[in-house]
Amino acid sequence: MGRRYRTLRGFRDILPGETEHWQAFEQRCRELFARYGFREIRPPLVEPTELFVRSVGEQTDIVGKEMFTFGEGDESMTLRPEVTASVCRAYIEHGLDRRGAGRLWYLGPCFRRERPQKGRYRQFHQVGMEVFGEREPATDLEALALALDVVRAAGIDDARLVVNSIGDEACRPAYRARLVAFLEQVADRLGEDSRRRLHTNPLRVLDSKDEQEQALFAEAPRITDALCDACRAHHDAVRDGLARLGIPYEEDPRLVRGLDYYVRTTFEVRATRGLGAQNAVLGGGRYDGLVRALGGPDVPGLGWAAGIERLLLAGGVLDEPAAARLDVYVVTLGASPPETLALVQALRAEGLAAGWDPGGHGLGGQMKRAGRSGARFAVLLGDDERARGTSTIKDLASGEQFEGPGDPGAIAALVRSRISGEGAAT
RNA sequence: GUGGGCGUAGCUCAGCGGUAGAGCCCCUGACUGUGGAUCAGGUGGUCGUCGGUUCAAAUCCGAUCGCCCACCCCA
Repeated sequence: MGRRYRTLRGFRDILPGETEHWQAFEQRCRELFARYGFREIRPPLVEPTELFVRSVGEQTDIVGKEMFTFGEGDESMTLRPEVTASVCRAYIEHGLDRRGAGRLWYLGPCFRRERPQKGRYRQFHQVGMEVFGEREPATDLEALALALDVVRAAGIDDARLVVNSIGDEACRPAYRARLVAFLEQVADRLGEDSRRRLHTNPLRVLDSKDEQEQALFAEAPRITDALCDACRAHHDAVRDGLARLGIPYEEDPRLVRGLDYYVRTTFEVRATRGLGAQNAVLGGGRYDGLVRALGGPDVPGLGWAAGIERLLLAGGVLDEPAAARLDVYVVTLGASPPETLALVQALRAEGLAAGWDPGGHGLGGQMKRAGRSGARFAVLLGDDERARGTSTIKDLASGEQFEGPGDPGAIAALVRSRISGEGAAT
C-alpha cells in the first residue's frame, strides 16, 4: 500500500456520494446569482505571478509563502490563490466597464501551499462575486444580502454576519500611526506573533486570540472612532440599511481583512458549528482603488468569496453521503444483452435514468443489482410479458408490482407520472 | 513554518513480543419468474516506510512519510 500512488498532501478526491452535494449547491448558487443579476466569469487558473503580488500585497502570507509558482522572471506564473485579482485583470483586459458587465460571479478551484486543516486544502474551491463601478453603500447592502443567501444555500442556518469599516486612504494612515504608537508602548507585553505583526499588519494585531493581549487592547484606539466624514457616512448608511432590511449583524472593530486592497466596508460570515476554532466561511469587502492600481480605470469595486469545502462542512451537507439514484432498472429473462440494452437505450431516450445488468445474471441476481442501484422501479421483461406485449413493473420501495405497457414511451410516461405524483425529484 | 494526536483489509476497528483478526462492504452460489432477509463459500493486508533491539516485532526504540487537530494566515 505504501507504494501505491496517492493524492499529494493537501489534495483530495471528491467522490460519488459527495459530488452530488456539490452539484446541488452549485446549482443553487447559479440560480441565486442569476436572480441578483450577476453573470458568471471563468478566468484561467494560472496568472502572471506579478498580478497576485500587486493585488494581494507583497507582505501577506499568501504571497510570501503560500503560492504555487512556476517559471522565472517575466515568465513567472502562479496558480491562483484567490480569484479577485483574476477578475479585475479580466475586467480591465476586456474593457468590461464599457460592456455593462459590472456584476460578476465565479466558482472554481484555488491553490494555496499551506498546511492542511479541517476543511482547508491546498486545492480548495471558492465561490464569490465582484461588483465594479458601484460606489453607493446600497451596493454593499445588496452584496451582503446575496452573501447570506449563498451561505444559507449551503445549509448553514446559524450564520452570523459581522461588519466593520477600516476607512480609506484619507483616514486609515493616521489611524494606523496612532495604533502603532499605542502598540509600541505595550510592545514588551506582546507575544512574538503580535510584535511581528505590529510592523507587517498592525490592524491585525487587535485580532489576537491571546486573552492577556486582549486585556491590553481595551485602551487601544478604534478604527471606527477614527473614520473620516466620507467613510463615516458610508459606514452609517450600510448599518442603517441592514437594520432597515431586517438583516441581523454584529459590529466588530477588530475585523480586519488580511489582504491589502480593502477599504471601508469589510465583512465576514461566521458559522458556529462544524469548523472548530476557525469559523469564518465567507469574507469580503470594498476595494475601490484596486482596479486602478492594476492599471485599469478608476472604478470602485466590492466583492466576497467563500470556501466551498468549509461551507458544506458547516452546513452539515456532507454528513450523509448521497445515494445512487436511477428511475428504472431493466430486468430481462430470455433476452440477449443487446436486446436488453436496446430497451434501456429507448428508455434513456425518453429521459429516464435507466440501469441494467450486462453481466448475464439470473433473475435473482438482476433484482439484487436493481435494488442496489438505487432504482425507483424495476421493469421486468420475460417470456410471459413478451407474449402479451406488456411489461411487469415493480416499485422497489414498496414491493408493489403491476402490469405495465410494453412500449418504452408508454413505460416512461407511466414511471414519470408515478414519480411526480409522489412529488419525488428524479 | 511550529506544536500535539494517530497510521492494521475498500470502510469502522480489535490485537500491543510467539504463525494477521472481527463487523460492514464486495464477489460467487442456493436463484431462468422476483431485490432489500437468510444460509454456504470466497477475494482482499510484506500491520505507512526504512533502520535498530530480540531466538522471535503489527507489538519495543529511532528516523522518515502521510493523515487529523490546533497555531500562524486566510475562505
